[in-house]
Amino acid sequence: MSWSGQGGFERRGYHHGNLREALVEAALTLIAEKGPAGFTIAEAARLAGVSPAAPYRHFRDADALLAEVALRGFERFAGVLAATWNNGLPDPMRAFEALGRAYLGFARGEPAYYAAMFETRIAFDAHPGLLAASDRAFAILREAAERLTAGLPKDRRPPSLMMALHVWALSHGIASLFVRSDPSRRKLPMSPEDLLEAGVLIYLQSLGLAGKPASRS
Amino acid sequence: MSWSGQGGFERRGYHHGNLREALVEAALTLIAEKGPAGFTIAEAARLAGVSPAAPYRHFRDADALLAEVALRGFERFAGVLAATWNNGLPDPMRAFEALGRAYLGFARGEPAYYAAMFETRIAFDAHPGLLAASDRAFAILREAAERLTAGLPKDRRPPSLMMALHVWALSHGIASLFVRSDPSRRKLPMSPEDLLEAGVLIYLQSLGLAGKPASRS
DNA sequence: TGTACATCAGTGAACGCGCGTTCACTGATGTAC
DNA sequence: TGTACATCAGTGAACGCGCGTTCACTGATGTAC
Repeated sequence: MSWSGQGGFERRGYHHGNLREALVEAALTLIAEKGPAGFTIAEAARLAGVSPAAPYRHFRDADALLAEVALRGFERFAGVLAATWNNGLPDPMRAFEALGRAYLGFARGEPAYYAAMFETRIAFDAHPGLLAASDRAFAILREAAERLTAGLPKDRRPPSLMMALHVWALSHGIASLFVRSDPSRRKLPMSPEDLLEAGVLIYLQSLGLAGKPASRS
Repeated sequence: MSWSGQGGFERRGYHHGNLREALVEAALTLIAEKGPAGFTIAEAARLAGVSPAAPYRHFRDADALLAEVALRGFERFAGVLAATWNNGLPDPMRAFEALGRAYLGFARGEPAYYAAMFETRIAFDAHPGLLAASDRAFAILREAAERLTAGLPKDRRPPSLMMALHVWALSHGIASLFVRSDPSRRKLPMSPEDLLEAGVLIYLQSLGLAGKPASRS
């Protein structure tokens, strides 16, 4: 949990003064507890210490609040990925692998954001900022793929868009199946992080971008 | 849509005669419409043409009905995968690629089952059959991986469990991001099927199991 | 510095709704003899 | 073949609940002059 917090506030007067923020944080708490579906405006209001009508001054309905959470999630996500990629330092290969770990780390550490971003039926076209924000996150993956392949001769250079999509899908698949799902579902013989790293290494090696993957047994 | 249907029935007498089945199908309809969260026992009863108390003769609560749907989904899924794999015929490589297409085909063609299986917070340990059924589906992937690698010399043979996990995660990731999600989210430059096939080819080539992946541009 | 006023954020009571769940019941079906 | 009875699946009315949403309102804040 790293979102900064309202925790220290007391309601003071008639006006909350920070209700929009408080509602977003209440939503995060509720989503973390019961998933994006089992979250209601009424309960968020209660959590923020405010009457059930108050949220309507800030959000048209529950979907709008959810979309705001998802939007911030994508921005945060993009921030984490960008910081991790760190412009390809110390070297693109290491930085690329770190991206995978950062992806899973986000899914694990910010489950509420992750759920609002990916486990929701928010219509992206009804909340225009969302698409752009998710593009910004994806663009980092894409940029990393581009840089990774820059050294290859042109005729052996795979499309960076395709690479980025593969890595994104594999990361999301592992996050969804093994990080986000309840632990009774499936036991893994290795950590999700190791599983992802091994998969990415095998994939990159095929493209001529990595040494032999460690032979795991 | 392929589940066979109740469609022709009329309620006849006091007893429905087939309520359990009718409720499962009602659940599928509702899940397809509004997702696994926006589905209620009351509405399923209404759809089945029965009083709201009737379902309780067959299911303890909504979760139990959802679990039944997921269970049947996994069985159906395992059936589809097994038929597609077809014991590795005509040859393991082709059959393996067909598995990927079958995976995405299921996610696309049976969205309600897929959602009940993977987009739900059913506790697997509360419904014991579920874990076994999902294991049966996964076992086919694993068996396929095992057979694919059987020809490799022992010291270059990758663990089939890891392979199966990678392919499963990639398939699920693509299904979840590009098949199941609403189309406004992201435009793909190729079909999900092609994306998956390319990814799997690249991956397998790295393990010495496939020829050069077609160089896509 | 003071006053009048506009704006705005939050109130609280109220509404209609659909849900989950229970209960005593009733109609149909099957079976023992 | 007929009858009595047990079992079972579905009824329908009722309950309490929490939700989303509305409304006229009120208290606080900011600003023009």
